Amino acid sequence: MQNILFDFISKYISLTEDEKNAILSLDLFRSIKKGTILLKEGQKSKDEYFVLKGCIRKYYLTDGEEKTTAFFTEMEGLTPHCAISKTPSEYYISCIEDTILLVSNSDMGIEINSKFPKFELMCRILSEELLAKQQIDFDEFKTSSPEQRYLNLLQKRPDLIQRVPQHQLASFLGIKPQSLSRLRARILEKKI
Amino acid sequence: MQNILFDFISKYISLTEDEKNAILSLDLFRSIKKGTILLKEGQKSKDEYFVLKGCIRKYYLTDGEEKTTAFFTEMEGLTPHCAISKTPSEYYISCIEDTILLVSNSDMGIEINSKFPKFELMCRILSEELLAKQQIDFDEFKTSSPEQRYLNLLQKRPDLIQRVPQHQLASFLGIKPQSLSRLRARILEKKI
DNA sequence: AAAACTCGTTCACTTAAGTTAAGTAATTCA
DNA sequence: TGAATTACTTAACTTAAGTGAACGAGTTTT
Repeated sequence: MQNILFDFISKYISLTEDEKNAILSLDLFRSIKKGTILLKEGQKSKDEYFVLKGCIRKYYLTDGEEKTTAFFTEMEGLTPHCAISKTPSEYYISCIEDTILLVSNSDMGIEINSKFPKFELMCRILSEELLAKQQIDFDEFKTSSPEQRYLNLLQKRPDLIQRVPQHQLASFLGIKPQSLSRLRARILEKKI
Repeated sequence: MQNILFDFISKYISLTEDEKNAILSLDLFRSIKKGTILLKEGQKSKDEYFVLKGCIRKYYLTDGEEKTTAFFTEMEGLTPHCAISKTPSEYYISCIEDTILLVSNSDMGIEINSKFPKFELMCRILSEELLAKQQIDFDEFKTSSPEQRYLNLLQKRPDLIQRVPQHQLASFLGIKPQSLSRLRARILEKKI
């Protein structure tokens, strides 16, 4: 598991053995059971998550209805808004599979960044990359129809469609579960 | 104009006179005329933009149709995807008003970041903040209807609705100009 | 000044998503 | 194992967005 992490980091910066040990000594690895809720609406948490294996899901609960807006799988990180703004969380985060996470918090972030300035660099690059990727995703979402979004997802993240419940996928695509069912039926009909 | 910049920076880090002079010596300020295209599809530019005054717009051109996905106004920055990924740009950026910009490029970024490590910190904080904000925006977009999005924009960015042409606003809201017209008429009718 | 163009709106029509309800399959739980 | 719950699909109906066309107001071009 540790190797997976260091392989990932090595894409951005090179670490000495000392630095690797410093990271390991922080003891960030967590095994989480499917269904566990990591963050609830209203909570003030400083925790940040990085998925090594499994899948976590971000969702809002409005009028008793869950609205899933994001999934994070292998090698994807999530810094909840509440950890940055220090306000209560507006959303929930839960594990939809048994998951292995890195859980760090902003205080540790500050500590390790001041000890190892390299980290600051990696964090900047990572969040700039993520920001750019996110903007592309947002652009694609805005400029396409639900059907196009589904077909696009089928191309880019076929795994998600397999591992995630349909009703959670639906709100991720910005539609209702019934519409997703219908849309899938429509696509199948076209193919025949 | 310089004071506006330093006031903004002072929210994140404190600068010495030397550092301020180093920034000014880079000569980043640009006055751009309304209608100027800063970046075209297919171009490989390393330029990044920060709006001091005015408004710039990001849009895709598909099948001869412009699809506007973002506006950037005072104190908002845009690092085009092509500047990070070093691939040709998929979109256009143009000024929709006479605009004063800071234009920097990634090479300068590397130079200044290595001279002043403080900058690395500010850039990380800025892009993390922006990422979190962007995620909230994306979530809101996903979980709301075109009408709700319009009403939401009316609350949060009433200036945009004034300063931006309707047909550009429409694609920003993920709909066609005709639908925006109809939607506005519908809202007015409800109020009466 | 007339012609051409752009922009916003409206209309009629088509298509697809939202809503409500019902039914079936699959999973969880007692 | 049987009951309860949850997940997914289908259907009928409603509502809203997409489409193509037309119009007038305001600009720009020639």
